[in-house]
Amino acid sequence: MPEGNEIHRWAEMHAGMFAGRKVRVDSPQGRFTDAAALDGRVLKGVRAVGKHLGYDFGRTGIVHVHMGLYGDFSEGRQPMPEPRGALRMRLWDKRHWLELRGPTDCSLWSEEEWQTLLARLGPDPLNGDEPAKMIERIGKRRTAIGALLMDQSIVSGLGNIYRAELLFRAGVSPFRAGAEVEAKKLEGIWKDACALMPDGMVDRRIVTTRPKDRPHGKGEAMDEEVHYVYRRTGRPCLLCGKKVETQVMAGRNLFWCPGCQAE
DNA sequence: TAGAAATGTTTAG
DNA sequence: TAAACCTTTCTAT
Repeated sequence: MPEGNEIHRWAEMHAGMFAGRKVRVDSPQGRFTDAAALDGRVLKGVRAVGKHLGYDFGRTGIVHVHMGLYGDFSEGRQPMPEPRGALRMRLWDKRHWLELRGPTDCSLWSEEEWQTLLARLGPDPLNGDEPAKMIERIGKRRTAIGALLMDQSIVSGLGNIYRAELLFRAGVSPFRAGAEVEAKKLEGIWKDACALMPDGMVDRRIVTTRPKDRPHGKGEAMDEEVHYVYRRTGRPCLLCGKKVETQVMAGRNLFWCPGCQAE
């Protein structure tokens, strides 16, 4: 499900619910084998970098959570619902509960392991980082910019929706080599990400269209167009009317407008 | 009921 | 480059 914006949102929300509190932890599904070691301990805080979350239990360690494609949280006020489906981890206290399903990873890490993770990630637009390293790394590569934006060691937190939509908004073809994209353009893409990502969600969907570009005025279709190109294959571009195209790049479906993003 | 797809990453070949 | 892995949800038969 998530790209970096939702990861950071979860970190803030879960810290608000549980930071500084003694929490209960279990794993109804049984696959999070370190749950018992954390049960009854104090959650000190929740970290977020790129698409990674870290639930900090101090000397006991850090629960590293990576959502992969399908991972999802649900949370709420007590009473906690009965376990349903494949429930990897639950965390709760007297007031709140949260459930984690389907993550690629949910395991207890040391501080050292967390630092190793930080070392291999590129700058994160949601962590107040500077774009210099991203621009430098992209400038050295012949690889297509559409693939480079998905590489977490170049820039962290972007996923398939943001790669398509940021490139569209910048008017850059995803097929252009990294080295052929001007540094000014890259800086603009970074700034756009910093502006878009913090409050990029409506109804659990990422929204990247500017209000003036959304068709409106008639009935239900209002506000339906939340993306310019993502998953709009064969439909007319909201700006130029040409048909949106799709092709697999970096193992994922890439979407672009051949008019607005000419090579 | 089966199958495909989904905002992702790692490992193998 | 391809396959494997995690799980739910929506569509087609």
